[in-house]
Amino acid sequence: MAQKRFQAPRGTRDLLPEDLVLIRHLERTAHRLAASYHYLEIRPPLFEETRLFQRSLGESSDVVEKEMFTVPRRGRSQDPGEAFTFRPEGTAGVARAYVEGGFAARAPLQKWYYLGPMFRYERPQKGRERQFSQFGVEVFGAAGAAMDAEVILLCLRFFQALGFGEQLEVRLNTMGDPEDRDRWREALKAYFEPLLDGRCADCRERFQRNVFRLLDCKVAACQEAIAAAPKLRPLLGAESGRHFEEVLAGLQALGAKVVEDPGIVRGLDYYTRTVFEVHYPPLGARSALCGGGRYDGLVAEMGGPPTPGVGFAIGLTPTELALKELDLPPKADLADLKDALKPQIYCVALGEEDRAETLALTTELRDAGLTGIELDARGKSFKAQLKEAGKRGVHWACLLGSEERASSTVVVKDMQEGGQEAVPRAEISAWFFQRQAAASTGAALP
RNA sequence: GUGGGUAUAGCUCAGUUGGUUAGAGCACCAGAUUGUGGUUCUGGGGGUCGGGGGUUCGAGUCCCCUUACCCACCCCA
Repeated sequence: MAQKRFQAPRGTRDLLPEDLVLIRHLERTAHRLAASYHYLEIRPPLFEETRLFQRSLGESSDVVEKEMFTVPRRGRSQDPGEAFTFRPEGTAGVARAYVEGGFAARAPLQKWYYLGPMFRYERPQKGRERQFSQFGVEVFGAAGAAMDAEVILLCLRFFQALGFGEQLEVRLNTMGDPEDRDRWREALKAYFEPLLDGRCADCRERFQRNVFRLLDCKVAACQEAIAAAPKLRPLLGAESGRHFEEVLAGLQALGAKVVEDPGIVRGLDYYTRTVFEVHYPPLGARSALCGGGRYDGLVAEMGGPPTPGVGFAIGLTPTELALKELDLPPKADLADLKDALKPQIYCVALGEEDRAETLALTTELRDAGLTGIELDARGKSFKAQLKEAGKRGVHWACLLGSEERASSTVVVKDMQEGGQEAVPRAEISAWFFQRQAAASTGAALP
């Protein structure tokens, strides 16, 4: 490049019309499913006070420590907590909205979902971007295991609706209540401390930052030590132990494939009790499609009354990649969105003197409520207009010349079948309505 | 933050042991006699070979630096 050209910032990408076929299908699947479970949409701002994330995700979490997109506030101190940060995840903002809106007092049970962009300043790689979208769900005010199961099932159904098959599985674990967790953390620290010399560099680092994550190390030499590490289950309080069993039983009763996985340790501080991921093993290394769990202390942490919560977040990009890899969803599911990329009707002017009338015809069809109506925008010749229509895959071309004007008709040419017929000018909209309705085009509108 | 890979037209790529005005396919634009597309044919626009420095009579082709992107690790959606 001779001149340095502009380019999309690292870790971002342009979602072009073609890309949006699949993405919009993901989005509408999310909306439909949420409606079916009666979760209502919420749209918090894309940025929040930095301290909100520091508080909820935990100061020592990777996200807060090195992945936040933060902008200083004008005229404020340099204190980082005073700044704004583009949301790195959805739960904190939604929980803040719950507290700020006073829902705990007036309508404590709220089932919400959101769909939109998140931002993390990290090194991009396949399926990981600095701006990415998530579909997430948060339920406040329901403490019972039944709600954990409902949320997890909803997550599962989302992937099933997209065509993922039998191999979908839920990996379930519990982090216990805060007291359980504290006891476990101490036990792990005490256990690993004398063994640190034999651990990999990453594990020594994890020991300092977050012992729990040491349990998920893949290095062979660490595996044995991990296998013998203290387990949470014996330390679990009676209540949280029973809760875990109930979630497990509840999911199994609904026919979900669930495996217990002690390696599931979420990186954010706010999780309590249930933590889970949804995996699709055929995807290999990137089989994790969704992560979530219970966060009973979060609302209180934010200054609201003690209120239980549970939710999940699904990354749309990994899902998108997985769908492409698996050649899903079924083509028929995308047909309407794909069709919408092509004009349905292309109005063609025979000569220069026919352009005004062609524009009038185009406008009439558009005003009538038909979709996908186009005409030449570049002063092309008659032949070139037809060529253009053919190239763009239009269904019908409306030909308008002196003969048609004289007889008040329009020649409608079927660009796919090849035939053509003269339709009275006055009946043209109705003529198309009959056929478009039959083809049920326009269903792709948002 | 760590490690590795790549960088030639809008896209996918050729460019021989360094040597005349850097090529192809696709895409794009315009034509092939007066009112009809998708095939075919002809012509056309478009790259100073990511950027900078060096070696050389001469570098897209060798060396160094740099930037961007990609992949993996960490972590995560």
